[in-house]
Amino acid sequence: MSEIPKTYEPQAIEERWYAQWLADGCFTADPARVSEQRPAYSIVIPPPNVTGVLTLGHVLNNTIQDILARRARMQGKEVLWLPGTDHAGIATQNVVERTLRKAGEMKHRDDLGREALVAKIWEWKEKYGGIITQQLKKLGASCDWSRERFTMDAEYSRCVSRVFVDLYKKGLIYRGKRMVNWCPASLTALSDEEVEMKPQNGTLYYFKVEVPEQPGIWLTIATTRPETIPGDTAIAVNPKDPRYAHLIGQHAVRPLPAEMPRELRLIPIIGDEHIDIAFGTGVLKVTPAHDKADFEIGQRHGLAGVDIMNPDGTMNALAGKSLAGLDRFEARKVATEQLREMGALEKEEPHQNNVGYSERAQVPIEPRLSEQWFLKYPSVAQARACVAGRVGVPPADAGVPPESPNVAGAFADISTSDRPRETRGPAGGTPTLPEEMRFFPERWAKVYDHWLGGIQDWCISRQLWWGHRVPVWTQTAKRSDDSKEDFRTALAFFTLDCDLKDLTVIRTSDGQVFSGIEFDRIIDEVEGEEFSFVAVGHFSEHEIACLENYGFTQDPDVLDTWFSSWLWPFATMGWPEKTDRLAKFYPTTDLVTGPDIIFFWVARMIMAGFEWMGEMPFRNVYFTGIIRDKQGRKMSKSLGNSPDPLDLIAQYGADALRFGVMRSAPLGADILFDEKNVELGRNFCTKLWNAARFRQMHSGAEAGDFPTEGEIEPALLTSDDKWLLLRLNAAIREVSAALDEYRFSDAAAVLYRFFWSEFCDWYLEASKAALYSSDVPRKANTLAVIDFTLAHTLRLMHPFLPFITEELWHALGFHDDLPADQGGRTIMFARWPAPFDNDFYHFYDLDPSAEEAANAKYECVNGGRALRRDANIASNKRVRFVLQSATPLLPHDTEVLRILLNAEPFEVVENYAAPRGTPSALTPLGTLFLPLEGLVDVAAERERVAKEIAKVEDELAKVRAKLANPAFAGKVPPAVLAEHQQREAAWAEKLAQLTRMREALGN
RNA sequence: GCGCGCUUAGCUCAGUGGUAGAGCGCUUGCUUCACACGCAAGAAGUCGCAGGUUCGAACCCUGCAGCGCGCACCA
Repeated sequence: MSEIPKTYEPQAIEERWYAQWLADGCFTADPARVSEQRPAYSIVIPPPNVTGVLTLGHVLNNTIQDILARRARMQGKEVLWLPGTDHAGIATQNVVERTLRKAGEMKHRDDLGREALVAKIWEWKEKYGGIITQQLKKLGASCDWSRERFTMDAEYSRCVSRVFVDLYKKGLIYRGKRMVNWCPASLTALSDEEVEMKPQNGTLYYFKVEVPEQPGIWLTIATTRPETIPGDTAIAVNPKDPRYAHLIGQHAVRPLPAEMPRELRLIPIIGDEHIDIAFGTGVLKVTPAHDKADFEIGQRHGLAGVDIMNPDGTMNALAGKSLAGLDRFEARKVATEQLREMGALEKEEPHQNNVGYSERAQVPIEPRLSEQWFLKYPSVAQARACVAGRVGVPPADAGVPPESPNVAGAFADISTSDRPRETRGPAGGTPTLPEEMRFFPERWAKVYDHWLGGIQDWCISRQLWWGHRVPVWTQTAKRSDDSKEDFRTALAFFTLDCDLKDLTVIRTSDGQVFSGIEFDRIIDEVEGEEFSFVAVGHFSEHEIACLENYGFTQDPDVLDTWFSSWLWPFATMGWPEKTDRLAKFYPTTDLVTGPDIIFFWVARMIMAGFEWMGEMPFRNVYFTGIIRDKQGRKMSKSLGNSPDPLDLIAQYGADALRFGVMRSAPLGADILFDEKNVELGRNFCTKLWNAARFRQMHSGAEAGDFPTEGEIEPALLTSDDKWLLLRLNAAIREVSAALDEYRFSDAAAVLYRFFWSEFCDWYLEASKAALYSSDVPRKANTLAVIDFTLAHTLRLMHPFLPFITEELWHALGFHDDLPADQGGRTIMFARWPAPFDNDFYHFYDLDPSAEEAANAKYECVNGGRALRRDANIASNKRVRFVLQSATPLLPHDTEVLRILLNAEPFEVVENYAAPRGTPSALTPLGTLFLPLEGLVDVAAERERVAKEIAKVEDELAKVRAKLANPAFAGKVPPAVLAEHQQREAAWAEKLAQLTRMREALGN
């Protein structure tokens, strides 16, 4: 036992222990150690962006993971908590580009070029990319850093390519020219999930167009985007609309561009049932190149699309002289003005609509016709079926992916095959339902299921440079009889030279897929056609050189970041090799993440898990809440309401931050962050520290040199000791149950209540009766009980407060005599406390009557303290108390009462003739008097008693009213009836006593 | 429009049918030999509103209102 310093200084302690844990390899997971006796526990970190710095969201998320991991270790499990970072395509490229521009190293990325910029980003990553992992270490995260991964590691990148090839072979990845969400700021396509709908206060512009076939007839059209008029290729009305049906097949004169000859501005009036008769004027302008719905109308009616915008959101020449070069919003004003000038603008009215914003760049996205790579999601049916608690029935066609509604045949270069997919299951062929995955809170299962039920193909290509480049090389050749032989020869050499591996796929323009060995067949089968060769695979440098030699060029796009993140649970464990790690740690046990990435990441990981591992990736998914400030606003840099967790750690300690955040993080609710909670955590740590110091004060040679964790002698146990042990047992049960159900705030609350209120406020105070006595065996036994409790409590607290518990574990000498791997070296591997068994109960005679006896004593204390307060006696003043009790008290109990009441003396008598007006309280031990020599205020005492009588009468009336109801006695369960009768008797007895007290006080 | 969640003390929240709770804040007293980051005692609530079920409702059911979130979306 080493001496505990007077003040708790977290910083030095935290640094020292973290270094020690690392040096001892405490965080390292070894699959070889996994056995039936030592089950595996695994968790993969949601990889933070490599550019990221620690936020309170990370604190919440990673503290939870650390609690789960640390508890699992204490339960004797082999724990893998796998850390890493995400390359985060757009975010990282943006950050580095901005840095380079600030430093004057480039103005535009083209100044550097692709290779140089990517090299710069790698440099940047090597230099600054580790910040967040260092910060996680400050928090105490017990990740296995030897397994740290990055989503662009060579090994990981091979997984991404492999998966791409596999999906390509399966016909699930295709290239197509389709309407996509285009970000004019980042100059890339985005997935539907990266678009955020925001309500906008805009304007609805009404303008009129002439119908040449009906002289004098004008149609009025309502639009929010007059700047797109030059791109209109039709006017649409509902064929059921009597106002306009007769005009279908005729024409309208598009007003813009104004300088264009009138005959070139004639566009057809078409009929389409999707037109809402009630909206606006019931007439719709159709802009197939700049609106998703209009694009579909265009598809149905064979309309051309006119792209009038540049990728950056400015108008191009096709928009006309007056708009060309203008930004789209500037162009809107100009177009409106033009309409007004030509007298075509009828009115403008305020209009609220929803506009899609690029989630990252925070600018409105532009629907844009563009050629991109798309993925039809794999293993959707399994992913839907495996989550417990979802609502609704699995689709009847389980095993077959839903028909994608969006593949526009005319635009898809490569048609997709809809062959049935194999349903994976355990070997043996018996179809069994997959084990279920559980979501906490369960309601997210419904959100998840709903999304999976309506998903559309995933646009996976991005026009960026930082990321996994699409592993596709293409060569287009115009076939002719002359070149046939040449080409055959060339390909034969190519095949030979390149030694194509199984990762390679050759796909012809008609959608057929061939592997390398079938190469020759392609030529014969596509005779007479224009065709393209596509080589898909993860190629070696030699192979790439070879491909380039033969005129193949690699697709310039990179893949959506999530296209690599969705492989995280297995790509980090050595897949596709059948590694020991995968065998032992997959599926992972728990995933802890925010609900904001349920679609981006969680759902996709589940699909990927089924597709490539044949199994779900997690058994449980815990969704945290979102951290907000105390006004309920989201944390944001611009609001400045986002405290730096590292500042908080420096000020209060990591344990304090962890405990504070956990104490206020109820399952399923958002967290309103208040620094007061961290203070609460800090105060709790201080309390723990001082309680340990209190114990240690009695251990030195002067104090009698009591050894650590002495034997508890059952015969010497007092009611206080037994009460404490029973409360400890309750705490063990409650904390364990709460953690089993991911109720972290409940677990923290139980620890707080038990340690502070029950152990410190009651037990330690009462223990002074024994500790300050000269009865050595009694004192030793009390210290043994304290040690027993502290040793259990520190272990219960360790997942929440890893540093201070480790420090005190050693300072109090609890590691002595324990095997090195069970707490001897570190509390990290000390056994998680189990509730007491029957033998323990019997040996220490822990029947409930012991608890009742202690409670009676504590109620007596409460009564006495209230008397002191009412009599205005300062709490440091010792006063005489007299307890009138029919049965004598044990000397120990008398002493405890004396100490807790700060009484001197504390007398117990059978009959006490109290002077009239002496304040008294009814307690389970008898009537407690506070004799106030000469200071008695009879009137005050009378008032006090009267107040209490009123309260008791009220309670008595309530319970009597219930019992008086004839229906009550007739229908209520006997136990409830008995309980009410007992209650009535108790209140009646109390009332009788109080009434006697009042009579004694006179009037 | 569809779906989900929330509404309990000044604030943040527990409380699954039987005597309304915690932390913070507030009031009062106390530097009493572990701890003032502390100890002790208090004040403070028509449990969102209206119906219903029940002997009994903060709790179950229905409706309404307010707040928040997700999905979809008509120019």
